[in-house]
Parts: sequence; structure tokens; C-alpha cells
Amino acid sequence: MGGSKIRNMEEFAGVSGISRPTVSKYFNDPNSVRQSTRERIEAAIEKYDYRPNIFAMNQNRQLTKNVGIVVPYLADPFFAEIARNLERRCIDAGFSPILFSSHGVPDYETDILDGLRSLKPAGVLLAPLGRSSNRLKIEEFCAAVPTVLFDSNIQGIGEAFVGSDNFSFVSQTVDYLVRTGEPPCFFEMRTPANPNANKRRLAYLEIMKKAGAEPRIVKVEGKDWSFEEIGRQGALRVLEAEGFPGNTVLCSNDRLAIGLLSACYEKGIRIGRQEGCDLRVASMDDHPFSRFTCPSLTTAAHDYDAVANKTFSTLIELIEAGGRFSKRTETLYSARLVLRSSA
Amino acid sequence: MGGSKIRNMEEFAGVSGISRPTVSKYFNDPNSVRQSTRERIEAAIEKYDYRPNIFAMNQNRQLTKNVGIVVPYLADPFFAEIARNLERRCIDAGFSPILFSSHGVPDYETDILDGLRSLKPAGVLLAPLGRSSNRLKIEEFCAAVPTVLFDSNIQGIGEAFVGSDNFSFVSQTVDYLVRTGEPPCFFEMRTPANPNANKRRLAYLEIMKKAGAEPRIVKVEGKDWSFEEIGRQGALRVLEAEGFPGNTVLCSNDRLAIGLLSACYEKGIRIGRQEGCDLRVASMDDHPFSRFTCPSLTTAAHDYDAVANKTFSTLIELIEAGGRFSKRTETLYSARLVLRSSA
DNA sequence: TTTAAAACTATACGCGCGTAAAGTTTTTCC
DNA sequence: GGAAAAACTTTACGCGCGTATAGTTTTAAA
Repeated sequence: MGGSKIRNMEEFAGVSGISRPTVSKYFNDPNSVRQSTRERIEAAIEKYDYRPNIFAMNQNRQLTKNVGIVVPYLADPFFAEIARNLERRCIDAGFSPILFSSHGVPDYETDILDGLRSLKPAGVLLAPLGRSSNRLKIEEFCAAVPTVLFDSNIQGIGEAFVGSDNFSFVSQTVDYLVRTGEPPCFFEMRTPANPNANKRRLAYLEIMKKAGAEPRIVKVEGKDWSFEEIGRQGALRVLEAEGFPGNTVLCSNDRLAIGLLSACYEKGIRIGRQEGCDLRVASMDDHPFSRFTCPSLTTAAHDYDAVANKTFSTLIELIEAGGRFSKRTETLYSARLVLRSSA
Repeated sequence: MGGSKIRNMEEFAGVSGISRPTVSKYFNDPNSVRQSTRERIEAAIEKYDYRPNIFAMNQNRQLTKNVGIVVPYLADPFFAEIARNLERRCIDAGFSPILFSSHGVPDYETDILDGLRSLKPAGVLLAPLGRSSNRLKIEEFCAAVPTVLFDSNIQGIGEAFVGSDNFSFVSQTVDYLVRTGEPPCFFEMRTPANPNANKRRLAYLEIMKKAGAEPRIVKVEGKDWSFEEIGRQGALRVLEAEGFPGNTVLCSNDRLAIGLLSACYEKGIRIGRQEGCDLRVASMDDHPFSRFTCPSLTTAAHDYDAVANKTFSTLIELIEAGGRFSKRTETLYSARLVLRSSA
């Protein structure tokens, strides 16, 4: 409030009574100066509202305090939530998060990575598009910038991966469905964009085999990120033709399920586990909207917090280790079954 | 591909056969140099994969090519979509968009604006939180940085506002409902975070008065951004008590409506305009998920494209005008009625 | 062809800060 | 109290680029 117009660190050092190199040291790490000096500097910051010039700061640092956060599709509330978690953790740890969305387009993804390099980030948290990603470009990027992959794994790329254990998602839902009724068929896209979808299909096949039940996969067309619409159109087509095999459906993810539920409602198919229902529907992800579907969706929940925490702490370790791990690590979190009304 | 390790603009100027000041000029505006020089420079860029250091560039420019995009709540797909539109337009126009979400927290909003100032952005596109925003801080910010407000208007702040004409949203939905059935009651939060909600209530009162019908407002509790949950809990309470007045409900926004529909489903209330239904429900916003509710939601749609286009073009004009307009302008777009099954 | 305007080159300085080196003061610890 | 260690000050240079100036070349117009 009081004073004003501090033009640079030189002037600020003057009014705060501390030498410029020490002030500089403070801004790079407040803990690196004596407590008493820190207090004097912080008092002066308060008084003169001074902030160092970001551009000048970052120009001469080989590594900035920037952290890139890249998600495949921000209009999906699932990723918006994860991004929010990660953002906050970055800020609390003194980093500057910069958020990007690939919007489902591989070219955007590589453009983002290109742009990110010139920001000299201390590290990057990347949830790649998956199948459609330009593997080479991402590999190149990860070789140049300390990167932790999350949500979507790409074998061998990045210093570490943090995500969910797809097998547990499928096993928990299938087990529950079998225990309380019939084994489910599996509802998914023919060419899923996300590698998790493939893992889930394989898990389904394996688990059904173990249970001695015959796996039945219902594939629907569509290959962009409008999953609800794809699920809806696909389900309508199925319902207008032969219908679902059996009375139980496990969807590959909640967004497809939302579309499926919408189609079923339109066609008068009653969903649920109670008496008088035609179909049980379960799914995976615990999408923020899945508790508001009609009926509310039985699903397998990600451990949001654990994934966000681990992703971030792994990046911090990576940065402190100088940007390289001796061995690439993969951390997977199990699903938590969420029982609602749809199955 | 070919060459390599160009360290700075000096070296790049050397290999491209153009003087450094001209190269610098090119990077600040490719059209400011002769066509032939431009081609030579661009050939060299291609060949040596050179990019100027962002930090050094921005340090000495009084104005950068950065554009801040600030939305109140990114986990709301509505804002995610708008942000996506705006982002793309920025990139296509040669700007660097930087996306921020206030996550519904006023303190985050002011923090974001604080941080944004040090990025020396050419301009900012700001959708404020609304009622809960720190008016003073935003005013201060807008006085310092060329800012166009969108979605949520704050009287007198920012150089321009672009948004939707709330009156038309209400009038179109109410007119339709009255024309095809009964006048609706109005379902909203008691203390809505967003100023649009207030405008919609006022519009409802006025339009009902004109129609000679008695306005009936149903208010529900809750004050954060978890609108679906608020709508759901509120509707459950209403249904467990006296029920809705009349057989028609107009929700203040789609997210509340999603919660309401979920509550109705649970309580066995049949929604729709057909024979045998108990309640008609309409809403406003055309939220990306509103076509997948059960039943699909009759709503009033924003003109996404028009709002994004106008918001962005206004900012461009503002920047070209030197950051100030002689008069603050407000542009409002009318709603487009979207008839679905819920009413 | 002449001529002025436009675009370029060469040179130079400054931006705000990181950071190194050498010397000085303060703190810590026995 | 005296030592070393820690933290500080002073001085100085460099980062990569914006940008101003003056002089030269190219282009477009007459």
C-alpha cells in the first residue's frame, strides 16, 4: 500500500535494506536466507507490493518453477477435476502450473508439447491422448523434459506413470454383478482412443474366463471424444436390433454409460436391480455426473486423491533427482466399488 | 532437421543471412518485413528449427502476445467448451492463450489476476465468479490490463461485456411452456453465485406478470458450485414436503435441472409433456449433458459460437485501440429454444 | 532514368535478473 | 571468548532479445 513504483530488484533491495543478490536468493528459495532477513524482505514485499519480473527471472534460470499440466480433454469433468487437484498441489508447493488441453486432437497435443519446451518447465504432468498420440514426438519430448505420465500409460515413455489398475476396476464390477445376478456383457467403442479401454476389455475377457462364463462384447462405432453420443447412438442401434445379450451390461466407462442410459430411457427399458427391471447397467470411472444419472450409476471409482497426490509427489521426486530416474516406475491404484441404483 | 544448436537470434541471423534487428522485427510481426525476406527467414526456421527465447522476448516488450482466459469453474463442461473456443481463436490469431480456472473460489480468482499481471498480457478474457468476486480487485485489475468480460457481467467493470440476453432465455422458455401448457414455477438457488441467475429471476417475474400469471418461486439452499447436488437435494426436499406448485417447472440453469431430474426419477415422478406425465421441466443453458438426461432436457441454448467470436473479436479491437474504449459496450445474444422431451 | 520511400544492415545500449568471486559481518558452537 | 561456519555485501558480468540511430541498399513511383 504505502510506497510505490518499485521498478526492479535493485530498487527493492535498496528500500528493504538487503543486498540484491540476497534478495534474488530469497525469491529463488525463501528458506535459503536467514529467518531475520526473510522477515525484513517479506515486510518490504508487503509494504511496496514488489514482485520480481517473471520473464527476467526465467531467462537466466536453466530451470524455471513452471509445471506443465496436459490433459487430453478438458471438457470431460473427470479430467477437469484431476487438473484442479494437480494445479492446487503445484501452487501449494511454490510452482506455477500451466494448464493445457489437447481437446482430443493429436496435433494439438504435439503443439502443446512444442510450446511447453520453450517455457523451460521444471517438469510436466502429462495425460496423453493414448492410441492416437504421436508416440515419437512424445518420446522426444519426454527425453528433453522431466515428465510424469498419468491416467494413460504409454509403455516405456516418461520417467514414471501413475494411474489406475484397470484390472481391479473390471474385476470388482464383474464380481459384484456375478455375485448378485448374471455375468455382464461388455459395452465399448470399437476403436477406443484410450489405452485403458483396451486393458479393460482384456481384463473382462480374463475374468469371465476364470468365472467360467462366456464373454460377450458389444462394440459400437465412433472414434472421437463425444462418448455420451457414441454410447447413446450405439445403444439405440443395439436396442433396435437384437438387444443386449443377457440382462446385464458393463460399460467400458461412465460416459458411454450415460449415453446408454439415455437410450434405454428413451426406449422404455427399465434399468436397475429391483424387481421389474429389464437391465442392470454398471460402469467404470465414477464420473462426476454418474450420481445424477437416471437411475444413478453403479460404478468403480478412481482414487482421485491418491492418483493426484502420487502423480505430483513423483514429479517432485523426479525434479529433485535431477530429471531422471534410474528405473521407470508404474504406480496403479485399485478401484473402489460404488453401489448405486443401476445395478 | 539439417543443422542444429542455434543458440540465439544472433546466430540464427547469421545462418539465415538476415540481420538480427530484421529477424527480431519478423518475430514480432511476420508481415512487417518484405515478402522475400520473410521467405528466407522462414526457410531458415524450418531448416534450423529455431525459436526465439520467450522469456527474453517478453522481458523487453511492454506488451506480450499473451492472452489470459479466466473462467469461474472449469469442471463445468459449459465453461470448458467456451474456453476451448476462445483458446483456439487466440492461437489462430497468433496469440498465446493461458487458461485459468477460479474453481469457484474468490481468493483463487484474485490470485489468478495477480499472477496474470506479471505476465504482461496483451489482453484478458474474464468470466468472473459474479456475486462473490472481489469487485475492488477486479476493478483494479481491469484498470491496469485491457479486459473483456464475458458470461457474467459486472456493471461498469472491464472495457466491454459479451454474454447472453437472460431475458430472452426466460421469455422463450416461459412462452413455450405457457403456450403448450401451464405457466411454470421457477426453481433456483436461494443465493445464486452467478449474476445471470438474478437477471433470470427478475425476467421470470416480469414475464409472468405480463402473462397475467402468478409467479411462484421455489428456492433451494446451497451456495457453492455443486449445482447438480444442490438441485437434487433441494428437489428431494420439495417433493417430500408440499411438492412443486403446479405441474411445470422452469429451472434457473441446466445443472440444477440435472439434479432435479435425478430427484424426480428417484421419487418416481414422471417427467415430460406426454400423456401420463406428472411434471414438465424446462431449463436454460443447453449444457453439453442436457441432451443425455432422462428425459432429455428442453432448454434454451446459448449461442456459444457467437459469444466466443464476439468476445475474442472485441478483445482484438480493444488491443488495437490501445487497451481502452471510449465507451464500455455490452453485447448480448438471444437464446435459441431447444425442444426435447422434458417439457 | 530519376527520386523518394521502404526496407534493410551495422552498431550500440538497456532491460531485470542470475550468478560468480572476493571480502565483510553475523551467528553458532565448543 | 574465540574459533569456524554461515550469511551477508560489493562488484561485476552475462543472458537473449527489444529497440533506437545512422547509414546503405532495394523497391516502387514518377
